[in-house]
Amino acid sequence: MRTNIDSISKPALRRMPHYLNYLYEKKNDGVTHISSTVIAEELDLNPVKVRKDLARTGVIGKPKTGFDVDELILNITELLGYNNSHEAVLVGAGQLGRALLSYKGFASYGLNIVVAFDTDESICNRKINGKKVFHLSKIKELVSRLKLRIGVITVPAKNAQDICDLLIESGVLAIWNFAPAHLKVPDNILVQNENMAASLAILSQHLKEKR
Amino acid sequence: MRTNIDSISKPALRRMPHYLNYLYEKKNDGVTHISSTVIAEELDLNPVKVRKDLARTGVIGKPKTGFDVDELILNITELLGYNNSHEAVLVGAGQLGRALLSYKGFASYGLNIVVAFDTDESICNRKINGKKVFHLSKIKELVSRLKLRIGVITVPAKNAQDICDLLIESGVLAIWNFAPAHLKVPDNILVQNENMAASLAILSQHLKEKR
DNA sequence: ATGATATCGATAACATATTATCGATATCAT
DNA sequence: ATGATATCGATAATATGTTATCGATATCAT
Repeated sequence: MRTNIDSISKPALRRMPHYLNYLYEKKNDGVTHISSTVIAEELDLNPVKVRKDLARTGVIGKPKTGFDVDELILNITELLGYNNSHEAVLVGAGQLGRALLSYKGFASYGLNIVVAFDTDESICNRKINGKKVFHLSKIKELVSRLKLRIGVITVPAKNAQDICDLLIESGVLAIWNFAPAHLKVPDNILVQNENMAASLAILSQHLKEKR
Repeated sequence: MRTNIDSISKPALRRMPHYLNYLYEKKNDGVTHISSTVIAEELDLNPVKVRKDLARTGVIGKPKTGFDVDELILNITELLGYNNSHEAVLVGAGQLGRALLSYKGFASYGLNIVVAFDTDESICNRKINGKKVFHLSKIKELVSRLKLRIGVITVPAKNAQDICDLLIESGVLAIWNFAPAHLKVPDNILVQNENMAASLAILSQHLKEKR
């Protein structure tokens, strides 16, 4: 793992959207300045951790007053790349795929799924939430022409690797994988697994401990 | 954090479903024994880490032969609680909620969403994938009667906290939260956030580094 | 003005998770 | 049988992430 001077740890990065949500709420309530102590308390985090995370955004806080809310929002948004929107392709327009296609919320996260693919003819050539579903055979041509860099996989596990390979061939650099399968990819490609089974494992463990 | 003798670290726990998937694949290919080295290589993990994780399942491997695949599958399944199925309630039968209701895969993870709630009258009293959708007003009565312990939240962020409180009042002990909101809960309740924004943050960061 | 206090940012201590090392053992080939 | 090798399990070293401590500073009340 390359240790970049500018790199931020994954845990910290994952916390950023939390902060952002929270800050938007606060801004909505008319709050203009907020201290790490308060944030920590309300988000169940350690205040020092919050300060470290916020320091990473480049915003500097003032003793006794805290951090400027607007400034934090601005910088975190920038840090997370929510400004420069990424266009993405989705493969697998089943239940989950359609749900993701229909979700309007991604826009504010800088993600814009612009096109989808499926092998099922009965789904193809329709529009879902304004996004057209094409037959899988067209994927390479379209994705490379549109220069899409993010691929979302919502196909059954057994097809996931093939789709993954196809996406990479088409020029995709980062893959958001919802299939319960391990994907083999070259070093320069990132796979982010949306790991529902893993989350369930933790839930289940908790219940086991309660009993 | 209580350090139980029997406790397993969260990262390790999250890897377990991965192993399980992988082992099922291998079993399907007719493999009966497998070494930590091979697993590590194919799943891009460190072999020592794999050994540690597998040790945690209670299975003991044999030098030169590796671990018994069936035994691993059995023990991991047990560890993850996939045998004793948990019944769950879902609140918010929008796009995402319906997708989760329709997903057959949860059964094999020991999760069974048995009932759903929504405030939208036009959705209520219908069945989705055999699961009935009731009006939210019925939630307390039904959930406590059915003794459901897991709640799945798929409502808009602004309603999430209220729903969360309702679920806890109804006896739910663990919450799987898909809403982009921070939920305040008592100490004994677990919230597992399915954090799409966080995943996107990591994707986006990767693309930024590529540029 | 002055002192009390909330808060910051930096550094140090600690905890947890990952990776490296190494002796022991089961299998295989000779 | 014997030696070579793959693999295990245990322990040690390292890396990463979190939490505690502390001096410095801006604001507020007197």
